[in-house]
Amino acid sequence: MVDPSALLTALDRSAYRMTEPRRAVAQLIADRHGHFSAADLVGDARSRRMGIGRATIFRTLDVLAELELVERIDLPSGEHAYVVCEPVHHHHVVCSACGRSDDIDDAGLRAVVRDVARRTGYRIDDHRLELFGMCPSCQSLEVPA
Amino acid sequence: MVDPSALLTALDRSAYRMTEPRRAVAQLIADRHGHFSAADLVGDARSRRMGIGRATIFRTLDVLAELELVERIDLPSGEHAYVVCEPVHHHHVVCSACGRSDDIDDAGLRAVVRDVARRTGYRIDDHRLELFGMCPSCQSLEVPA
DNA sequence: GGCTTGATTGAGACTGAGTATCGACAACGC
DNA sequence: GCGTTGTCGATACTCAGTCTCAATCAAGCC
Repeated sequence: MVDPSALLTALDRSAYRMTEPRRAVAQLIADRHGHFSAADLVGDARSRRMGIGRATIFRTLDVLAELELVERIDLPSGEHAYVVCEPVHHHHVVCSACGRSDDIDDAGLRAVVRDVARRTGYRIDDHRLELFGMCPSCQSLEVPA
Repeated sequence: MVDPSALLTALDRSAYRMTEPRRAVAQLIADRHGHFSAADLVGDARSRRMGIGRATIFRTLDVLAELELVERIDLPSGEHAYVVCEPVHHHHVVCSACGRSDDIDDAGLRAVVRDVARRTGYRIDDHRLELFGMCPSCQSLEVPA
């Protein structure tokens, strides 16, 4: 449940064209809670009878990922999913119960990366950190043991 | 290029049966350098005319992953791959050039995870860290700019 | 407002990874 | 050796994601 206008203005500013299907996909994403897969959006579009092609949804996700407005993550199950996020380098904590995801910054990790580089001799160009757990609201809903 | 006997003894000690196809898959994995995909092994098995079914390779990889003898990783491209590793919790640095992968321990990361938990209120149950870069030997082969 | 041009679209064929099913077979404990 | 039961290969299947192509449309230009 995000404001779709952030996606739309960013799209407008980019070299990509602002089209009806893209607006629609932005809306679908904005209406979603937490992470979602391309298949989720395809299902949403179909159930709302929006007449958007499957290929268009994949293409639009590529565009949004290119613009760093959404990021592709890998769930522990191995499935691919997307989360809406700010266009700066960061990582995600994902709630395994409700799918909500929050951004976290790179701060502490930078030291870890430097340390690994020193110890292994690798030159580290890229990294990916994903944290999975339970968000505060899902914790409070948990049945006490 | 690993010694396959580590895989075999671990398999032998487990509740799983030691079968000819599993021995063969262990050998294929041992003959590999760096990370590999299920499709790589299928290709290897075919080119050596080993008569091992595709499904068997997937199943054997599942078994080995279950025993934590191999780990499934996600390459930056989004493809799935496997690396041989020690059966304790740890992470990987993967060389983008040659595919070699080294294990790194959890040490510095634990503090990062704790810190994120404190700041976000999430209870962190699981995490995944993957580092990509260039290993020392590939660096030394690089054409000087 | 119309025109032009090239990006974008939906439909549907296609590819390739991974899974499910099933009858045959083989590992292992007795 | 024998029976149980896990595992096998073949094959059909599902599902994510890509490719192709003719039709359409956004956006800049006049």
